[in-house]
Amino acid sequence: MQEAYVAQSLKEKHRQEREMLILEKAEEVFLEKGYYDTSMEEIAARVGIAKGTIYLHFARKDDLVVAIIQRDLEIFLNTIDAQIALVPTAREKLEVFIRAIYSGLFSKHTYLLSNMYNAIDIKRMIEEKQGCLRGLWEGLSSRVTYLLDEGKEWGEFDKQISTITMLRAFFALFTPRSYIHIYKQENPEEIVTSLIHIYFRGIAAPSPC
Amino acid sequence: MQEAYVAQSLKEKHRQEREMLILEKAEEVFLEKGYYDTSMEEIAARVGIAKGTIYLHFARKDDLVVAIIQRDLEIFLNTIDAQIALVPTAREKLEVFIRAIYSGLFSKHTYLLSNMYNAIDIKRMIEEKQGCLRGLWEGLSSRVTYLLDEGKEWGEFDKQISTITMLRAFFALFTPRSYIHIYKQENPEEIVTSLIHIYFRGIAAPSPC
Amino acid sequence: MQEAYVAQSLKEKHRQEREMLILEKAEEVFLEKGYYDTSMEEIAARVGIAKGTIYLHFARKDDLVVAIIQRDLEIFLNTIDAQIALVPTAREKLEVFIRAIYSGLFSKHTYLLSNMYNAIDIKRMIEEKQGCLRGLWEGLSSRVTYLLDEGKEWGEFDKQISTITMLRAFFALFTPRSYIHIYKQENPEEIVTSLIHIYFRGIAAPSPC
Amino acid sequence: MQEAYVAQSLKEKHRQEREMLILEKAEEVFLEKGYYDTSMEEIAARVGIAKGTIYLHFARKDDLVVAIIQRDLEIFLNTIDAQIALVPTAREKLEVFIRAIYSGLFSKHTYLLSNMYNAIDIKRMIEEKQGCLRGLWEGLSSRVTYLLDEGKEWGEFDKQISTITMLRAFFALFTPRSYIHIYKQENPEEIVTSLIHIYFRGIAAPSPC
DNA sequence: CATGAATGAGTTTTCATTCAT
DNA sequence: CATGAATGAAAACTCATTCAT
Repeated sequence: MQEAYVAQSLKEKHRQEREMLILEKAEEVFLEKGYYDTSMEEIAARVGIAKGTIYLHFARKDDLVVAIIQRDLEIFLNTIDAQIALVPTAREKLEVFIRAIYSGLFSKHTYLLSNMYNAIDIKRMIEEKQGCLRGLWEGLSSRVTYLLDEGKEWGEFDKQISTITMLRAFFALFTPRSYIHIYKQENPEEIVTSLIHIYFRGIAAPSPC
Repeated sequence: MQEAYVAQSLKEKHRQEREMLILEKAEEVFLEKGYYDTSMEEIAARVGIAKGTIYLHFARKDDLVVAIIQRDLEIFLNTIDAQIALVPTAREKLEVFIRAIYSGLFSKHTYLLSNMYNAIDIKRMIEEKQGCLRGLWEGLSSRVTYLLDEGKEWGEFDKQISTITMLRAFFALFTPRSYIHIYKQENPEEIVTSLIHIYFRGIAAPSPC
Repeated sequence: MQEAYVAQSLKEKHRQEREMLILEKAEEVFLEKGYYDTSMEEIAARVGIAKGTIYLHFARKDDLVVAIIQRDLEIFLNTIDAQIALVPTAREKLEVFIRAIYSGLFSKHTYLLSNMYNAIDIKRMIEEKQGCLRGLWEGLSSRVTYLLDEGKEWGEFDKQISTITMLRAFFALFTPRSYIHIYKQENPEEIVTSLIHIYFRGIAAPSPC
Repeated sequence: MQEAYVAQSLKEKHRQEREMLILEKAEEVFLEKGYYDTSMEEIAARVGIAKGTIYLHFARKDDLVVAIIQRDLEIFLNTIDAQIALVPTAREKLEVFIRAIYSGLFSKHTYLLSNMYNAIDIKRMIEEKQGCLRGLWEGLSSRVTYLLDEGKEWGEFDKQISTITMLRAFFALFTPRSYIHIYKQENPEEIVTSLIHIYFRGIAAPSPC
């Protein structure tokens, strides 16, 4: 029994590892070539498995995309929460948030995320399957919304500006998009800092004078 | 001879009209269905010509996209210049600029523009052919850059923030993207006004006090 | 105008010829290999055209089958009517009918017809599309029904046996099926004659004595 | 040793039971979905075993079909012999035979049998493997042949008609086929009776007058 | 010039069969 | 023995592009 249980667990672990590997490589190719120019064949080749094997994990090509986005969002949310806890003010928390979007591991993930989500073709596709993603998207915006409200409360942000507008400006400014390639040529750190600066000035509470 | 010239000219005119019609309809379908789900067949059908005829004007499907973007940018630039001339300050000019992006005839064009340009698949495609677009893009950003610099000069904008950063924030905030669908459900006018508000506060020159 | 009309007509004629050729060859391959083991590729190869060209005429593989059956039935019905007109009695007419099923051109067609119609897989497929075939099937059975009734009237067939039963026995006996391969090894003519003999004795009006 | 033998025997028994179960379920699915639309996966699922296990019993998918037909024929022959023994005349025996084909347990089996055997795709498959079936088919026809000859001897059937012809008519009339669905809507019993009536009149010895 | 029939490479997806565990 | 993950061949179908008419 114990043995069987372990075996099961091992198999399941192997299965999940493989699944992650597929997502990993699929994301890679999607990033390089885009959704339509990526063939299941190529993904399989990159993973080093047969085409059919992918279908054991993901029934359709679009399921792959959804799964990738889902995973990226989950990873992002999990990490961001830990990081946010380490700084005190709403403003600082949002700053951490923004830098997380751009930096480290996430720049790749968020890049795909937003690029694919922005692609009109993909968008339609995702909208159909959005059931499973909606929750995660909301997890994202609710966090930002909460922080913006908190900032207002504490007098950091302007109460005159509606939170929803701030939220929109937030995502508009801090979703890496097509212009990202410009970034690569310069110091991204610096650029992000500048954008953060502008954003917080834009929503700052009016100075007392 | 003269006659022949006129005939030639007429033909040429007809040719250009048809070309415009193709672009018109192609843009329409691309907007509705996305690049990959749009077939040359359907474009031809909407124009009311044969598939092959499109190829007399545009050698490949992607050339169509490039031509559309090119045309949209040209139209946009021409119109924007006229509109900008009507208001005095840099800030007002930029505001006109921004509203032009979102409103009226252009909302459709810029929507396509940015959506397609954001689509990772399309982006690669365009990058290859960007030669012909680079000029127009620069026309766009040079205008904004100029206005930003002018605003700095006149003490409207903060000289501490580099113009390039302001430019980036400008395009980040004012490129309609996937979240546009949210817009449709509310008052877009209002949203744009809010974003403008935030932006100009973000880059405003520090108050004297 | 006249010219254009002729051109149109020529093209249409060419189109129909090609369509017939496809049906011809498709039927051939279906007969040889069966529905599932026949690839569009092979049909195309036999016709000497590209795979895609078939799809210009028939949107799906099953449409091909339906079209074949349709054509075969039409040809059969047209020919049978002419032949039936030449003999006087109901019994003779039915005999002509039966021989037509087995002989000459039709043996091939009816063979496919019944074989495919009998195949459980194909049957399901056809049932879905049967709209277009039902009329033809009824054309077939109504003719036989009519002749059987006429034969009863004239005292050739037994009025005690319901026409529907006679009809059923008719199609049971005279639909070439799997055992046809036995036929090939002997004299089919003779066998058909024997079956006809049995059938008509089976449904004959009781002798007066 | 003895023990080992018993164990072996038990295992063997278990093995055979499982084999029968596979055949049972496979027949079920084949009947429902047809050969090509039935996957090994589904058969396995219905049996409650793994896909691979089927292959321990049957090397290929088509072997399954052959085995099913084989089993059905064997069952049929065994049962029919017992039933035939209970009635005296050749005609009555044949009638029992015919009703057995249509009724009770066998309707299902013979339905599959004939449907699959009629399916042109399947036919080819079976022809290749017919070695193992030929014997059983002959068991079937030899019984009918024997009864037909006996009937002739006893003056029940017409000696003018060759036995082989009678045999053919027999199988033609009494093999349930595609039109079986008509049967379901009416009283099958009655229809069979009518067909039997026609058949025996068709091959009856001429009345003395 | 305009047409649209023809092409055929390329894609997703399925599933019988194998074989390491 | 039993399993079921992995394989990869095969097939239907699409559509940008070409080119004879």
